Amino acid sequence: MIEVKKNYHHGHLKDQLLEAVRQLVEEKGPDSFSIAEACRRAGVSTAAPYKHFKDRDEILHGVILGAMHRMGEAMEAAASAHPAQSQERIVALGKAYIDFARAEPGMFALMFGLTGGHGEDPALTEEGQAKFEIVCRVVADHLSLPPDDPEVTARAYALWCAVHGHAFLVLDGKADKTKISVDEDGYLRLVANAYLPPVAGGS
Amino acid sequence: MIEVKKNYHHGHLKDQLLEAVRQLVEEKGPDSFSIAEACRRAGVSTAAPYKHFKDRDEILHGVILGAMHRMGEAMEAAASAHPAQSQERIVALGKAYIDFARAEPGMFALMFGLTGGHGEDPALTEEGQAKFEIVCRVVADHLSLPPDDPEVTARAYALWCAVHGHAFLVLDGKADKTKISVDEDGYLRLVANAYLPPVAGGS
DNA sequence: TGTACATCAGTGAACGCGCGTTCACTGATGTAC
DNA sequence: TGTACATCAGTGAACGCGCGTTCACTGATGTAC
Repeated sequence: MIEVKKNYHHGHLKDQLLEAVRQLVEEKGPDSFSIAEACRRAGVSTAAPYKHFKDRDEILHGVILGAMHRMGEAMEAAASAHPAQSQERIVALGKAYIDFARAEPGMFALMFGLTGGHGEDPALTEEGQAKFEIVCRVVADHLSLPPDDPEVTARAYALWCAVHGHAFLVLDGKADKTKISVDEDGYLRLVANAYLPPVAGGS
Repeated sequence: MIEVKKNYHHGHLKDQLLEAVRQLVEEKGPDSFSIAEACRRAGVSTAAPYKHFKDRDEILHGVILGAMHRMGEAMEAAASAHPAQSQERIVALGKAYIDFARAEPGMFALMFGLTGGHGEDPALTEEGQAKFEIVCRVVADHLSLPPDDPEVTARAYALWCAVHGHAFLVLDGKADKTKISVDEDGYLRLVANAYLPPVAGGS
């Protein structure tokens, strides 16, 4: 929860505003939050944000950027928790992605939901690319190839798609509605096996 | 383009309204269209829709349902254009899905973008399920197994995710931005091969 | 250490905007006799 | 075939709403002397 400010000078308004928006995105959905409400929640007038941000979009970008950072950290953590070339590492990486989507479905939708909410901010593009590079690095490790080898990027891309698609179907509830109650671990192993068969000598 | 009505009684307002909304979704994006504007475009007062629909949501559902139909038809057509158990059939099915997403990115986002725009309309859920069943049928054909065999649903699901994920990344422009200029046909064949290796005796 | 002042982060009132929805209405259509 | 009337699909004006953004302002902070 957000602590309501007591002083005239708020102190951490910028951060608290981003956090308030993040919360609202989750509570009201990526369609129905408003900056005005975030202000109320931060205990501040609706004019206050403009001391820190150019406009609504700039706030939104900040929030999305934060989410991308969190996601990246989760992915890095998952990758480094397992030995290179192990199937578990691949599975854990995918699981980190999906777990993030489950933990922050609103933000996930904002990041990838095609709502155009983020437009063409180059900082966001770069951040997104960095996520893909994490996957590439792991795959390169797995195959003992350089990260920019086409074989690596092709498989990394396939992996990303598999996990990305699953994340969307899960959040949409499609995965439930289609009566296929998906065994997620099983699915991830299937994917890992399909695109990155166990390496001789690997775990 | 929409023909503006001339008579007091419009005649096909219901259809024209749905079509106008569909157009606006593509033009303005799934976030920024409005029923009011659709009315203007259909040459009708903003009160007119309420003679045909309960509220904004019901209109939206109608539009989404239409898109799902179109998508289903494209998938059916693709599947029946190629012999069973052929890799081309799998690839064509995926391509139909992605082509739809490319042709109607706004509607695709609305259908799957997690914006909660469609809520819990059972008709939509059912339509969505029907799409999955198309995939299942094709996969069942491919493996010569009954459509509800767990092996079938698992692979159909994996296929769906692979294609769904790719569609999203393409529409997001992520596929371009990540410098991996994906060879789509190559990707689809990779997927088909991974999950549904060529059948002995199949083409 | 105390005072003057520039800077900065907040206020709160106001703005215009477009939206979805309602209401009492009216013009056209089609059916019964 | 002609007329009376119920039904239906439109009108257009009005509503309240919440939003993003602006403006002149003011209270607190920190720095220079």
